[in-house]
Amino acid sequence: MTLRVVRVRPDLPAIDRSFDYLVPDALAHQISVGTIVRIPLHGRRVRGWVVQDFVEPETEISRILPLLKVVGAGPPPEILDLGRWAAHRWIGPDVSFFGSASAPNAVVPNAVVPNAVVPNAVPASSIGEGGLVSSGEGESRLRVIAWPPSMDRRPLIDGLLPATGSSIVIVPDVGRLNSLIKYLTRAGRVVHVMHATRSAAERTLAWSEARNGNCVIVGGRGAVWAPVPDLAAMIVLDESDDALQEERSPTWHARDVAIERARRCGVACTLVAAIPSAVAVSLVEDVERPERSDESAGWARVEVVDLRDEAPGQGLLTDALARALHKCVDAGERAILVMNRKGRARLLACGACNELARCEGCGAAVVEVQSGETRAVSTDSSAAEVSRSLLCPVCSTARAWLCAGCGSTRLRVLRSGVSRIRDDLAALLPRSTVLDVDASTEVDLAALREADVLVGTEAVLHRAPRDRPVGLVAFLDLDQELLAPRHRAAEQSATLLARSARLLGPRAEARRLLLQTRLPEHDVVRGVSEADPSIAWISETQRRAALNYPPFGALAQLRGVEEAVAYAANMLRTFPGVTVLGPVASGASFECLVRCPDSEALSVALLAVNAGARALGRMRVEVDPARV
DNA sequence: CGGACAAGCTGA
DNA sequence: CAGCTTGTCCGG
Repeated sequence: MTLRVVRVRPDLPAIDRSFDYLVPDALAHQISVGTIVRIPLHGRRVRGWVVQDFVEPETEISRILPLLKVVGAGPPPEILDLGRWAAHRWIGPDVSFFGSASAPNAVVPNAVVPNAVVPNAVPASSIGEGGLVSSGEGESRLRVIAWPPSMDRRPLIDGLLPATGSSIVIVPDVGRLNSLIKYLTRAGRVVHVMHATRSAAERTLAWSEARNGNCVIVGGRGAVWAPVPDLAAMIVLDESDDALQEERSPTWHARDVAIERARRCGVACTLVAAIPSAVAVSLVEDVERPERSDESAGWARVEVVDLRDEAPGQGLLTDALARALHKCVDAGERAILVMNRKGRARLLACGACNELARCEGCGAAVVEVQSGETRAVSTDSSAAEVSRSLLCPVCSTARAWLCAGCGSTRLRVLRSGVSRIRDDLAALLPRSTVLDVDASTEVDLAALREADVLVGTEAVLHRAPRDRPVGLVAFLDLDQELLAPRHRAAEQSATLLARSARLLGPRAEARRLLLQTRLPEHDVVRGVSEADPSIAWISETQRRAALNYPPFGALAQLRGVEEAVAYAANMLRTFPGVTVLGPVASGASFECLVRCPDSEALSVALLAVNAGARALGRMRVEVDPARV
């Protein structure tokens, strides 16, 4: 009898190799490609995934160690392949994707019937091929639907789900999850929720239920990896939402994985968004949308306040805003004010000597300014201090982040941008409760519910409780969003406006989305105020095409120690079609921007230089970076 | 990643 | 030259 040998990929991201192990007879019936096992490696016991079965070992059989145990069931072979595809696309270790595709806790493997086992004929190295890999593939259908924010999308989703087989519905917005689940369950669907907000036990249960097929998987971006054996449809809701992209490297995007998985299975994939992204729009001939009358009814009424017409020195609390606030509060509805000036201090004092930070020239209180770069990677205070300085708003004199009295660098924030507005609002609306909210403050649900007016960064759009109707959403300075120094700024603004419109509900006379801007002719502003999202996506797609930005070209950002980034930059420049900006210093580390007309060529180039650069020091690769 | 082992530095 | 740090290699 020949010994059974499996190839195992250890769960060690720094090792990009697999190793062979003997399968003890006692474990044989539990093992197949994807199974999670424990292996001895270099004197350690580590977790790993079986990536190939019935292997012809490369080393002499006497040196091969046996598996220690079976940990549990893992992703099916086709999902391992999808993970490898993603690892190639976003330049990350395949094991990080295998991890995303596995249950958080152990799941008992299905017993493998011995004569049903077929040695896997498909080589594990079918990655990187541009051609279609999967077998028996039909014509895969990709649809993009522009669905107005306040139009009930549950019937749409239900209609997209086939009667047989399993479907996966990706929902970035957790708040909307429950009503969708209820709706689908009532419609007779078997629904399993795979969402990061659920407990490990619940996620494990959903994962193992998914293996049985014949169900609807609803979840966040992780749900694209659900191990359903009978995928029949893939649906991505709010496809333009940044929450679908992983923030940490590898920066994979659930929309793109969903498209690839559906393509491989030859099933329909539908992308739904209020304002579809340029990526989505570029993938189809036509963006589908509801009848014009339904479309306009699904968008909130918009009032644009042109800040250029406002008296100078008025600040952001304009007359139009004050009127809208009074109207909203008088109607007993909640108002939400969005202002992205988080943490920007308007008034500072020295933490050592308590002296107010004032301009040495004119005596006015100086304000905090942040130098234009992206936020520092590290959150330690030294890195944060480097990017801060002081500016006099009256005479524009700049000064280092120091107390003029004693020279201390410990400056205390007395009043941030948001809290100042909160104070002004409290004066304007003496009988209302005004609360300021940002992503870092802990939520006190009782306080949120009591508040008539919520002020905060965009996080306030997620935090608003649903106990009361929202009568007003106001962007105090929309230009902060529209003109943010990021290539996706317009699209991200559009997503925020769509989310705001959704909070306001269907078009009603009294409810308003109020936009304060100096760019009333901006296509995002026009698209939203005319309830015609195509204005926004057409201009955004044209702009991307003109600048060769994604999806008309591929982008990656490298960040890390100077040696590694400089080496990678120099090597990448030798690849045809690849251009590199930088490297430049950014806080404590260095970064550069890599561009290439073709995403596949970019991946190949990055993979080629990755190992060499990492040998020289820390370096992070972000493919399709959301910022910059 | 992390253990093993080799080469480099220091101090009595 | 022991004892310790720092660096490089490699895993079945």
